Amino acid sequence: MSKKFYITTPIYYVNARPHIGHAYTTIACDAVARRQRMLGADTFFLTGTDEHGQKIERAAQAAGKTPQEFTDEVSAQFRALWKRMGITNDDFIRTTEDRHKRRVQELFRRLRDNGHIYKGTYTGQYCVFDELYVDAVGPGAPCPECGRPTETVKEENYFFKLSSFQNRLLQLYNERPDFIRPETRRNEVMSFVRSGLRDLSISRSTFSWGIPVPDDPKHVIYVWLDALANYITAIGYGSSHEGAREAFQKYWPADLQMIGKEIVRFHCVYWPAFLMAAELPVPKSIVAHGWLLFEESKMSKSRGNIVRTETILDVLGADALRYFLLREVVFGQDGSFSFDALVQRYNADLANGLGNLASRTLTMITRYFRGEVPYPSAVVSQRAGDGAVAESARRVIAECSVLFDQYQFSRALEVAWSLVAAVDKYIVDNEPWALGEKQDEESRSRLATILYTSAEALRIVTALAHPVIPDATARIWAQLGLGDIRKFPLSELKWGQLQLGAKLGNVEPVFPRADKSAAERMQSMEEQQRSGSSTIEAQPETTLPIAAPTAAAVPVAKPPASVPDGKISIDDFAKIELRVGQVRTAEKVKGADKLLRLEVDLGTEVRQVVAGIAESYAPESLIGRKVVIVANLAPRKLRGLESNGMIVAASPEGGKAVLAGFLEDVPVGTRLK
RNA sequence: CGCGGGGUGGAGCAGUCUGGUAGCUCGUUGGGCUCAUAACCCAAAGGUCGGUGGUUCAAAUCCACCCCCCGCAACCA
Repeated sequence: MSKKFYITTPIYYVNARPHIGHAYTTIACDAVARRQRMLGADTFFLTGTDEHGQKIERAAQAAGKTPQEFTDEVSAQFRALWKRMGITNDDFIRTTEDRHKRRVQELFRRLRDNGHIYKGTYTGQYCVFDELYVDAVGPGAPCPECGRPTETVKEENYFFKLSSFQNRLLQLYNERPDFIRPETRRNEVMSFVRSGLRDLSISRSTFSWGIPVPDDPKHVIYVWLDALANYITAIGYGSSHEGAREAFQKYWPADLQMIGKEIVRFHCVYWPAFLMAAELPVPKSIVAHGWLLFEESKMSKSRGNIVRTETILDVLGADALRYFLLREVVFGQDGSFSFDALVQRYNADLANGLGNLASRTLTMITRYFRGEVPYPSAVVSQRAGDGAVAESARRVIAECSVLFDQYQFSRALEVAWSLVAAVDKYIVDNEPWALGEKQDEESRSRLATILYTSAEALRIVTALAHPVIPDATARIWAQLGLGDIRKFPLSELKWGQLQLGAKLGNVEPVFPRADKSAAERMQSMEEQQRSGSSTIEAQPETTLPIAAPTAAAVPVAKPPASVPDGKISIDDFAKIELRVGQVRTAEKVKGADKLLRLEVDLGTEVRQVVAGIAESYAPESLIGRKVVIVANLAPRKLRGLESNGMIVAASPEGGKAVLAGFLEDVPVGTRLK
């Protein structure tokens, strides 16, 4: 009777096209799922897309599509990418599917019937981007999580009695230290919960793109309740079908729910509380990984440094990306991605390491033994080195398994690859090519032993690496004459199982070496993508100025007939009132490092403007200077002072701001157009 | 006392939870080998593990204090 293993990725929010961060989580889960299958567990691997909420509604609108069209499109991109990357998910759930909607409503009813939901009124600030109510900020204040402006809302809402779960949650964290990993995340969560939990608003009535609350269709269910529920609805919770209910009984609770560190609170506080309220078991383990940084800085759309995975797949293939992410990044911590590092890792470990070992070993077997796995011969021709390889292989199997089961992928791979290095050394030490020339009995038998030992070690690395680099290992496996690697029971892996006399398959390189231009090629492919078109990019968050070195320069929009991707029409531009102003007074804002308070003469009036240029300009140097002002910007309080406009400056990444100005003299108040 | 992440040979990083010869990749220098994908092997140079103090037989690792760097936020309209 086999063990079951249920593993989930987060479901990805479809406001963005898939990028390498999504791929990272999914790849890690896929590696775990593949390993579990090889170990014989009845494995169920779930991923999917999260498609409701105001943000999606607005993004769809901006793209000129219905929410359904919009989400269909993006969800399909995720699905296609996973397919291309060889992700072996058993199901792909969309929160817009009927099965999910019905079952979420069932969950809502259950929470209500169990007395955990009440109706109340909420007035306050809401961040659309984070789908989060924001406490302790006034109207118009930015969201403390993401810095975007919040909106004031007053709603009659359904509330979930989260506050009543504080003690049970703390008890859970205490009794099961492995519930949240790594430990730093657990500590964060515990201190958050200890500081007190407020009831959670779990419905919205200000928009309609969501799952209606049962018996009160004016409200839709809060996206996080909707989204988190996918982990149980996908496997049949709340279904009336017999089979679905059985699947749910069998697979729930999940064995591993992998998430990014930014959604720890939702998964480690709200989610278990919802489950407790529904009288369902909580997952066995929630593991949070870190973020992928791109060459030091956090990937974000506004920086324009998102890396798509397609580029990497095109140039180096899925195995290269999978291996790189799991080997290079210490799981749980932030890691950095760069094309240079990717190519280097690929060449060092995959092409020169495993690939070359397979090539040299199999080539010699082909040449000296007509492509049949040789019989290691009797004790007479044994040397100490042979046993040492076998011994380190045994150690590697044991250590690698332990590390992998602790999700320490990078160390597990490091250990596995130590065997590659050991065999390379073994081969050089034993010079099989020298024996290949000789025909005497002893040389033949010695040669057979060396090549058998090498091939057997190769087989072991290949089996261990298969969950991470499935394609290449399947090919090496076939080249070793072993058939289908997916049928190999990994739990029984041990030294000495290589089939003697087996006929090798066609021997060919599995990881062709990447030349130096590969990194540059990928880089420029990405840059083309960025400047090129995309149907998804026309969203509220990306209509913010793209942070390029030319930042606040006047956008020079060609008057477009249609308005594609990221461009604005002349009418849009006309909405921005740029005027020449002259600085009358300038002084540092007390208590602020970066702010100057300026009084600027616009010809018709003198405005107070607060500008973040104190690090670039001394106040006295600005007096009398002519500057460009965005004159019709909504007022905003900065450090207690009202700012009525924005000074236009070029703001190089990491450098100091440089004010826009004119070489010729221009009258104060002149409009720029 | 704002939150978080860091400081380990030239570069990039692991190791820190659980103390025990400081490890990996790249780079540099010299050598070897020719089975293999310009690959592989050996050797060498290169480290005050940010600092100080403490605990300990023993500290990169545990404790205390301090310094520095990077995000984010406060303060980029």
